[in-house]
Amino acid sequence: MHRGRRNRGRRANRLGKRDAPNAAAARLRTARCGARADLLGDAAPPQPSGARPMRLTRFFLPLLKEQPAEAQIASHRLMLRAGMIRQAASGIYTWLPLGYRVLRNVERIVHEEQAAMGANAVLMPTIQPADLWRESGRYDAYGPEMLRIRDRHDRDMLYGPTNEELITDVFRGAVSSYRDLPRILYHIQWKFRDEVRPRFGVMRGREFLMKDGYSFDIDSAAAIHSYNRHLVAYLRTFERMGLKAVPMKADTGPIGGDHSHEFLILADTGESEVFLDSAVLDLALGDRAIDFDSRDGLQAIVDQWTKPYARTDETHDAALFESAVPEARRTVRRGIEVGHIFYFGTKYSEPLGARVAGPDGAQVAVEMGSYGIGVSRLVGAAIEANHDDKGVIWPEALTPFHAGIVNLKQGDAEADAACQSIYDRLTAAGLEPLYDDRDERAGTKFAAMDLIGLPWRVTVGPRGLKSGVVELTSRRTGESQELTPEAAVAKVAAIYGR
RNA sequence: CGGGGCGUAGCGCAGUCUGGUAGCGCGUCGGUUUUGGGAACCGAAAGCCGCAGGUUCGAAUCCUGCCGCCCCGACCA
Repeated sequence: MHRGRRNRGRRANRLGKRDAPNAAAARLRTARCGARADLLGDAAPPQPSGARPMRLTRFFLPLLKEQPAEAQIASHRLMLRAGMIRQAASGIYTWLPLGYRVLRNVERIVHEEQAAMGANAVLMPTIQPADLWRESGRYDAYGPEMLRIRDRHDRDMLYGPTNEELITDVFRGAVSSYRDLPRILYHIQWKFRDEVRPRFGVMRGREFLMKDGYSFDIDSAAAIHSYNRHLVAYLRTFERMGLKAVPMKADTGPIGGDHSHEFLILADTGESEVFLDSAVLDLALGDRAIDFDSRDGLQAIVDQWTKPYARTDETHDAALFESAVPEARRTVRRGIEVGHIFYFGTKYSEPLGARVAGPDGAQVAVEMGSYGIGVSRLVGAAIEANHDDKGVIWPEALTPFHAGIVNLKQGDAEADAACQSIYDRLTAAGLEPLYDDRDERAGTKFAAMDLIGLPWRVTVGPRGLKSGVVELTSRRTGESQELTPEAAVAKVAAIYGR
């Protein structure tokens, strides 16, 4: 636990440094986010910087003071209490504004890292024709987890639990030569699996948002390079989110080989027991430059991360664990699976006839892999790994707002003006503050901020303003410092590399 | 799918055993006093008591059926 905390702190620093020189990318991200918020009709007017600040008096944030009866684990409880989600049916949720902002952050980071690794974003439909699944043989194999639908013409349809068939269909119709390889296609789309017993809120819902990607290569060596691209891209993705996700050897089933890994975030409420060499927890990519086109370079990183023992109970080998890991580093914890990568060869390309002509003119089935990230699940997992008894503690990369501004005396001319000024300056810096401008007591505002977990809070009151200072408080450590309003803004901007 | 539990105001719950027309706390609204960590007092609004049928003079309460939600297990991730 203590180690985890320290690591998170160090990682936040590293990421801050890495982001700083990357101002162009940061602006691009902000701009894209802003443009999208416009379409989605957020209340605040667009700012020149593209940032979307918010006043609490205009924000739909239904907080619950009491514990919802149906929620058992911290993330589910806190997501309901913090007004992030609301259940529509068992395992199906509406994402309210606060939760939706976090979900969008997760999505954004996934998109950016997929692009950096060379994947192409697409968007496949949620509803799929059953015939495609009959072709792969999975229509009958999938069982009652698959939601089957019939349209008005009595055609069998289904709400997709995954997309291998569709993507292979797209691919086989468009690609016929080895010259068109490799390709990596992915999308982020809602899936539905009719779980017998949904639970733990978005951690195990029936409807869930998932990034699933598919690689197409001419031979096994090329396919393993694609696999390695994903493994490293996933390391970057989770690290950027401020999360410690460990790749663990996964079961490859009948296909065999070493090329399947699950990424697990360590948390006491995790669904799997995990066994690992604590050395893997000290690894970090940091701001290392990565050439995704270098086979040897990627393989070296993959080796470094997959060499230490790390397995779930499914693949755990007690004898090997004891012989390979020094006793002091043997760690047994629980983990939440947030990613899964899999090289499966010609399992789908063969039956679906996805073939290309090789250099020698012979038709060969393409070598494929599939790669998933549980986008909506990550929101819950991030909370499981980052909360205390007062509420959520967002990593900077995922937080729905960069900082909260608490006006301790709403209506006081000086306090109001100081808050407005801080709000404007943070916004001008490209950040998105949440200003609690409600006419509420201090305690109520503090409790709300603690619950929703913004990592930084600027507290403004007449008492401090008399001596020209406001208070900047870290949600994670609880440490406060008194600064001039200008210095507080500068400090928050620096934390976010702005 | 097997076992268990629960549906009563926005949230958390009592009332059901023993039938007599609905209550508490929080929240909400109005007022007064407060105001640097979920304030105090006064007043108010808000319920097809999950749905349908039955028994009864009378049903939140008893009976039958259905629906929904939660927990344990199996499953899945």
